[in-house]
Parts: sequence; structure tokens; C-alpha cells
Amino acid sequence: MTDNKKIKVLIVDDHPLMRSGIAGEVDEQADMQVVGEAADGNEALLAYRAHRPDITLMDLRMPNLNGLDAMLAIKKEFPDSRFIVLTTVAGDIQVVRAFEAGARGYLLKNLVRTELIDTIRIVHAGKKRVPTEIAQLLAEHFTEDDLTQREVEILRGVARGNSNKIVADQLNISENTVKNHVKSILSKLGANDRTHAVVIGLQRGIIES
Amino acid sequence: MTDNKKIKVLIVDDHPLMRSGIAGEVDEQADMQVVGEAADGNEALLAYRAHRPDITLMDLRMPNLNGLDAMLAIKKEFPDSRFIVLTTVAGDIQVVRAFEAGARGYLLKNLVRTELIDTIRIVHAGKKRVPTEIAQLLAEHFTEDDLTQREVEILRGVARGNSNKIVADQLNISENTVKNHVKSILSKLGANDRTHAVVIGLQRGIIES
DNA sequence: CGCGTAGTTGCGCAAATGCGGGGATCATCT
DNA sequence: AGATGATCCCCGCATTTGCGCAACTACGCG
Repeated sequence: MTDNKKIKVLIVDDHPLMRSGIAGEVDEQADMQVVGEAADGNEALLAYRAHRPDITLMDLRMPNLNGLDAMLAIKKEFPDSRFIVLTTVAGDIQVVRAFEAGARGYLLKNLVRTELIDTIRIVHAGKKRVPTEIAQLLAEHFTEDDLTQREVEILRGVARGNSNKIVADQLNISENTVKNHVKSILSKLGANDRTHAVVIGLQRGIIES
Repeated sequence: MTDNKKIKVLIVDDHPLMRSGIAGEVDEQADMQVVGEAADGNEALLAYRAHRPDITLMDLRMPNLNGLDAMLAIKKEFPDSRFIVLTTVAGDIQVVRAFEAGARGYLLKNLVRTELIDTIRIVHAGKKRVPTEIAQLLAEHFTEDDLTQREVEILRGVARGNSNKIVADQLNISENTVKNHVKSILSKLGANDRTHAVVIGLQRGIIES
């Protein structure tokens, strides 16, 4: 098998050792090779342009430009790009967004080594692969109505320890409006109070700490 | 250099790919070798007994038995064991506890590859190595008075979305007492309100979500 | 021993929060 | 055109929170 028939893989992750581990596994396979590595979303775009990989393994949580935005940027420029999303934490709303953005495969980072290789082959063959843990998560989150953009902004303000009044001033709206948004947030998240809402928001990845 | 003069390294981390990456780097060195891997604290103890490594690389966040407790268990049985702590997140109070428990080196997982090897050599030579980020964190946390056990219990209750009254009932104390604990928590953490306090508590690893 | 400090517990009161209503505009989808 | 949902605004009122002030206990230290 000549080099130009191998599956070309780009690895995007902010942990050098993780990249190392992934690269080691991939390069052991006769039919695939790592063509580049990137530590954040910006580098990912540059590396994509330079190497035109068949498959991009993309971590979601990264400094600077996060994985989701990087995917969108690359997809805009290269519509036929194929992504496999790597995620550390289950229960992250980002995974749902990555699905909507067109990721083809998902991997939890505590996967067994063979899963990685299998998923690369499957996605390269044009199919999708979603582990049961993630599928379950997707099912759960599709039924739940998620927060509107405005509500997320409100929740972020609340998480910073601001009172309704302060949040209102920061967003140039009235305190009553903030109260209404908070009310709707509590109801949507099934939270007892604002504190609980923030905890749930953090767990689901709706807001970042 | 014969095998029994090499630095024997045990890797404890719940991410197989991370272990892979670490193992790759270590085995490339002529003067060290990986003698075992473990995916959680329980396995770590068994692996330690089996291989008697010179250096143990220990992740803090793991399922079942966490890294800190695993360290304590191993140290009890093998007092001259030497640990290097791997941590993903900066700002974790667990790092401070690991220091107190006698870890000799610290590494952030987004380290550059050479740091890992350097740290292993330095710690094996009997010295300690703490990167500036961690040193700064330690300094900060030593000056801060941390929460009492009772206060942590209160904070946990608050994080679950319980009112002061409910927390009081759960702990069989009066609501007023809970209020006072909350007050002292806010002051110690420098939080604006209970919500902010919970966010800070989660960031610092004082409570887990 | 007396003294300070830290942890825990308590009460009263002003301010913030959460809940139940009501109504408005605007974009989108049917 | 009608319905739906997101955003915005308003009010009153009970409950909850946060703060100031104060007391008791346990413990170490000079």
C-alpha cells in the first residue's frame, strides 16, 4: 500500500501526551497515517489547509478557538471534511452541538484502544459511529428544550455571582425581565433555585466555568 | 545499561490513550522503562505490589479510588514510594492535598514532552520539582484559609439547590446556623452570593459536581 | 490558669429572590 | 392569517437570603 492511499489523519488536542498516544496507535496501522497535529482550533485550521486530511480527530475543549468553532470554520472552507469528536466528559451539551454541526463519529477519551481505529475506518468508509453512551445523551437532550441564547447570557451572569439587578444593568434590560428569564431557566433545567441552575448548567456544558 | 538499572515507571491514568502517550515517551529514553499501567486507584495498588516501580505517575481524577487516596494507600504500605502527580486542571485544591500527602513532582497534562522526562529524572534523583503554575497555586492556597468540614457539608447542600431551611433539616441544626456558615463561606471564598460560592467551590475542587 | 482564636450555634431585620399573574413586540413556521 | 416562541416589560407578595450582633465550646499557648 502506497502512502497516498493511506487514510490521512489530523489530530487536534491540547494535550501533547494525548496526541502522542493517539498518533502512536494510528501510525501502527498499515492503512493509516498521521499527517499533522494541532493544539488548538486556530492551528487546526492551518494544519487542515496544509495537509488536507481524510479524517480529523477533534477535541472539543481547547484554549483559544474551541473544537466546535474550529469544526465550523473548517467545514465552511472544506465542506467534505470528516470529523470524529473526542470528548472527555459525558453529559456535555457541546456534543449535541457537534452532532448538529455534522461530526460523523464520537469517542469518549477513556475508550479502549481498538475503538479508535475502528471508528476511523468506519467514518472513512462514509458511515457514522456513535457509542451508546453518547447516543443516550443525544436522545435525552433532544427531548429537553434547551436554553435560548439570552437565557444562557443571563445564566452566565448569575454564575458570576451577580444579583438580578446587576445582570439587568450589564445587559441593559430591566430587573423584572431578568427575573422572568431566570424563572424560565429554572423551569427548563428543573432546578430548585438559581444556584442549582448554575450547577446544572456547568454539568451540561451550557456555561463554562 | 542493563535493565535492572533503568528507572522503573508505573503509569496510573484512566485514559488508555494518555497512558499510551506517556509510555511511548518514557520507553524512548535509554535510562527508563514502563513496568506497568493502571486505570484506577485499586489497580494502582496491585500494580505497585507487583512491580515495585521507582516512580509512579499518578492522575488525580479517576473513577473508583481516586489518585490521592491511592497515593495514601500505597505510601502506607511502601513508605519510600515516589509520586509525580498529573493534573488536568490548574486551580484544584486536590493538588494542595497531594502536596501534603508527599508527592514529589507535579505536571500539568498540557506539558511539553520534555518536561515529563526531566521531571522523572529529577524526582528519581531525590529532588522535588514543582512548575511555577502549581507553585503559585500552592502559595495562593496556603494563605487562604480553607473551609472547615462543616462548611464544606453546607456548601454541598447548597450546591444541590437546597434552601438554608432544607440544609438545616438534613444536618439537624437550625436555619440560622446554616445562614452563619453560608456567611462565613462567602467571606472565605470571596464570593458575592451562594451561587458564586458554589461555582468557586467547584473550580477549586472543594466540592465535586 | 487566663487569653485569644476558631468553630459552631443562635436571633432580628433589610434586601434579594422566586412565584403568580398580566401584556407587548417581532420573527418564524404552518 | 394564525400559531408559536423568544424577547421584553410591569406588579404584588410570600419566602429566602445575607448581614450585623452575640453567645457558647474546645483548643492551644504563653
